[in-house]
Amino acid sequence: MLKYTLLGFLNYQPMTGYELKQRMDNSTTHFWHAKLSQIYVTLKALEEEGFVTSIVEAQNDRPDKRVFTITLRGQAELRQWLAQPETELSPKKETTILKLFFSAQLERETILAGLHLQRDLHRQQLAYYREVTSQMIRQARAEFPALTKDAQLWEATRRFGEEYEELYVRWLEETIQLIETKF
Amino acid sequence: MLKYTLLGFLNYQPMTGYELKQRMDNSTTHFWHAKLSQIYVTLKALEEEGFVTSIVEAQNDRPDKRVFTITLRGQAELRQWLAQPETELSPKKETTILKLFFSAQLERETILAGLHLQRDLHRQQLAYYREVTSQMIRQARAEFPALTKDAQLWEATRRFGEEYEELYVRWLEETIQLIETKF
DNA sequence: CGCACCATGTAATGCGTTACATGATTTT
DNA sequence: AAAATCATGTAACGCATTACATGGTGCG
Repeated sequence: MLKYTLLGFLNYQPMTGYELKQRMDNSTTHFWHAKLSQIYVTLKALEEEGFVTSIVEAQNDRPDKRVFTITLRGQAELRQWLAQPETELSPKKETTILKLFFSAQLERETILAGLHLQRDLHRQQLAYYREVTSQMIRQARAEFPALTKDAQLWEATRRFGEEYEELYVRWLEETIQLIETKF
Repeated sequence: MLKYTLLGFLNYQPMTGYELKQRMDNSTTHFWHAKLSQIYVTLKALEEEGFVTSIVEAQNDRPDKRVFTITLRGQAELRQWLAQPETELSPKKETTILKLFFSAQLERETILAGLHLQRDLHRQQLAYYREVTSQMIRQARAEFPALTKDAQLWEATRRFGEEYEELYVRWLEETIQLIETKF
C-alpha cells in the first residue's frame, strides 16, 4: 500500500524520498504513514518495477538528492488500484482499547492514568485537524485552483479524522466517568 | 502485542490455539486480530520465554489438542504491560480513506461504487456490534457474576466499536452526497 | 555550542500473511 | 456429496521498525 501512496504523491509532481516523507507526515499520516527507511526501500522497488524513474540532482549547499518521477506504467498502476473498490473492512489495531479490554484486575487509578493520557493526546490531535490540516487544505485550494476537486476529497478525509478524534475524546471522557463512578 | 492478547485470554482460563483464535474473532477482532498460523508461532515463543506452559490432551473423536496455561511469570508480564500507559496515538491504516485521498481524477461513478460498497460493509459491522457483541457480553455477565467488572470494560470497548461504525457510516453517506451533488 | 534540518541509504530483526500439509467428524 | 468445523503446525515471502552510518548548513 505504501507503494500506491508514493505513486499517488508522485502523480502530482516529481519528488525526493525525503520530500515524500514530509508530504505524508502532514497529510495522510492519520490514515497512512511510513518511516523514511521504508520509503527509500519501496522507491527502489518501484524503480525496479518500472513505475518510477530517478535522477540524482547535485546541490551546492545541501546534500545531493535523488528526484523520482512517475512513469506512464506507474500512472496506469496507480489508476488501476484506485479504481478497484475495497471489498473488506480495514483491519484495526488499537492498543489503548486492547489494554482496557483486559484491565479489570488493575487498580482504578492505574486505568484512569492511561485514559487521561490518551484523552490529552487525542485532544491535541483533534486541534491539529481543526487548525493545521484545515488551513493547509484551504491554502492549497487558493494557491492551485486546478486542484479544487482534489482539495474537496482531502477535506473529506480531514473531516473523517476530525470526527474520529471527536468521537475518541468523547468516548474517553465517558469511560473515565464510568470508571470514576461505577467501577 | 499479540503476545499480550494471548496472555490476556489465557489469564481467564487455559485454552488451545484454536480456541484463542475463536475468542479473538468474536471479541477483540475490531481492535486486535491475528491469523491462526501466527497465533501458533507466538504461543511457541511464549512457551520458550516461560510465560505459558502446554500439555497435549488426547481426544478420541477429535484431533489431539495442545492446551496452554499462563504461568506466574506470564501473569506478571501481562500485568506490567497493562499497567504501563500508552504514551502515543495508535497509528492507523485506513485503505478506503487513502484511496479517496488520491481519487480526484477518477470518474465519479467509480468513486461512488467504492463508497457504496464500504457503506454496506460498515452498516453490517454496526449491526453486529449492536446485536451480536452486545448479546455476548450480557450473557457472559449473567453466566459469570464474578466477571461484572470485566464485562463493564468489554462493554466500553464494544461501545467504541459501535460509535466508530456509526461515524463511519454517517461519514460515508455524507461523502457520497457530496460527490453526487458538488463534485 | 548544540540542535534541528536536509538527505540517503544498508542491515538486522520482528511481525504478519499466504500457501502448504494432514485428516477425522459433523452438518447441509 | 460437499462443505464446514475441529485441530496443529511449517515454510516462504513481504512489509515494517530500529539501529547504524555519514555529513554539511542554518538558527538560536
